[in-house]
Amino acid sequence: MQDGGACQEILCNMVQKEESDVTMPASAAPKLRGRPKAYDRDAALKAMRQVFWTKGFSATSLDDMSAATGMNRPSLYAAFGDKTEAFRAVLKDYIDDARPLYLAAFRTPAPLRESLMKVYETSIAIYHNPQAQGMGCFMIGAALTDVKRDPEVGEMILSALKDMEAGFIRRFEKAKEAGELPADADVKALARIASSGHNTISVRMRAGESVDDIRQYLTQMVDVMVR
Amino acid sequence: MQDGGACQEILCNMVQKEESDVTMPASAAPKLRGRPKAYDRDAALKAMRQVFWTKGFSATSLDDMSAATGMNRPSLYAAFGDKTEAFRAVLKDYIDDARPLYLAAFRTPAPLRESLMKVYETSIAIYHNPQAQGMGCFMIGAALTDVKRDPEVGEMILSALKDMEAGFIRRFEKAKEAGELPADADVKALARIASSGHNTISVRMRAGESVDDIRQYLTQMVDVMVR
DNA sequence: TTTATTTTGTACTCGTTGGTACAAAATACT
DNA sequence: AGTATTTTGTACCAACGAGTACAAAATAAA
Repeated sequence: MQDGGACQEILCNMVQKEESDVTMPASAAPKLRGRPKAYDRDAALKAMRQVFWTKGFSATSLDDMSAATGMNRPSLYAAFGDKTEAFRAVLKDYIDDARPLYLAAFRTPAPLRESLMKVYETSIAIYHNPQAQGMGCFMIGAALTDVKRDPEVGEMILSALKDMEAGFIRRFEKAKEAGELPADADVKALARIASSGHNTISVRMRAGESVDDIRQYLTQMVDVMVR
Repeated sequence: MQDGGACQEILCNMVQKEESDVTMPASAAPKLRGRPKAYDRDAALKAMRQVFWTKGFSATSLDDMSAATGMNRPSLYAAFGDKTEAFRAVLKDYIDDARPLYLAAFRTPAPLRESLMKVYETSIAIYHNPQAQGMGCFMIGAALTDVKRDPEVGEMILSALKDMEAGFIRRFEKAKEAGELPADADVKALARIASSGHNTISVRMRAGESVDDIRQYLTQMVDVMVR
C-alpha cells in the first residue's frame, strides 16, 4: 500500500476501459495479426468477479462464466487459462482495484477519526453491491473458502490484509506526529484493531447485517481507538 | 451465550458419544422397530464437518460425505435430508459445540487480560485443526461463502457472532464492576473490538498466518483494550 | 488475391454430480 | 414362525461438470 493513482469508481461497477495507451511509444498497440478479440479482458474480469463473488469458486460453472462475460469457453481458456487461473486473475484484479480506493481514503486530509471512518466507508461502498445486497468482501466472503484448494489464494489474501494494516499503521503514525494521539500510543496495536474492524465489516456484511448497524458498530470502535 | 455445560474437548476431534440416556425415564431409548442404524449421527456430523471445513459446501460431493461418514447415500438422506440440510445440521452442530467451550473460557475466574486471552486461545485451539493446518473458523472460512445460496446460513452465522459479542460484553461489564476497567469505559465498544479480534483470528488463520504471529497480534490488541 | 495467423463458435467427450428405486437384511411385534 | 417396519447397499439416472477438437470467420502480411 504505497502508491497508486486515486480512483473514484465504486469497485463493483467498474467496467469501462480507458484506452490508456495514447502517449505510449510503440509496444502498446502492436496491431495484432489474426482475428480481433471480441471481448474486453477487463470487462470480462469484472463480470466474472460478480459471479464468483456471489457463488464462490466451486459453485460457479464455466457456463456461468461464459454467460456473464459473453465469451465462449475456448475464449475463456485462451484469455485466462483454466478455472483456477481465472479465479486468481479475478482476485488479483479485485485487490488491484480496491487498493487505490483505500489509498485515496487514507490520503484525504482529515482528522484521525474522520480519516478512519472514510476508510471504512470505502469498504462499505465496495462491499455493498447495489445489484446484490450483502456481498461483503470478495476476499473474505468468497475467496477465503478456497485457500485449501489453492494456497496461492491464501497468500494473496494475507498479503492484502497486511497491506491494509500497513496503511492503518502509517495513518496512526502520522496522527501521532501531528499530536492527534498521545506520544505513548501503541501505533501497531491500534492498527491491528482498526484492521480487525475492517475484517468485521467484511464478515458481518456478508452474513447479512444491515449497513446501519455496521456503521454504528464501527463508530463505537473508532471512539475507543481515537478517544 | 447464557448457559451450557463446560466441555473439555477440542472441538475438531469431538467424536465419541456418551450414551447420556442412563437415568432417563422412558422416551430416551424407545427401542426402535426396524433394522438398527449402523451409523452414529453425531459422529457422522463431525466427519462431515471435517470435509465441509476443508472444501466448503459446493466443492464437497455426496461421495465425499459418504466416504467421510461411512454411510451410503440413502442413509445420508434419511438422516440429514439433502445436501443443503446436511450442511445446516453440520453448521448448527459446530456452533453448538463451540458455545460451551467459549462459555467455559469466559467463566474461568481470571483477571480481564488473561480472561480475554483465554477466549482467544479457545478459538485458536478450535481453528488449528491438528489434521489440517490453517482451517480458521468453520463459519467464516467455509460457511460464509454460502450465504447467498442459503440465507439461513447467514442468519446462523450472524446470530453466533452476536452471541459471541454478548459474551464479551458481559465479561467487560463484570470487569467494570470489579474495578478492572475505569468507570467510564465503553463496555459495548470494547466488546466490539474484542469481537473483531476474534473475527480476525478466523480469517488470518485460514489465510495461512502462523499461530505465533496471531498470538502476538492478539496480545497487542488486548493491551490496548485493558491497558 | 493468396497465405499466415489468430479468434470465434459449435459440438463434442467423458467423468462426476445430486438424488432415487428397489431388493436384501435386520430388527420388533404377534 | 410369520409379519410389519426400518435401514442398508447396490445400481441406476438424467443433468451437469470442466475441458477440448475442429471448422468457419476475420484480420494482417505478402
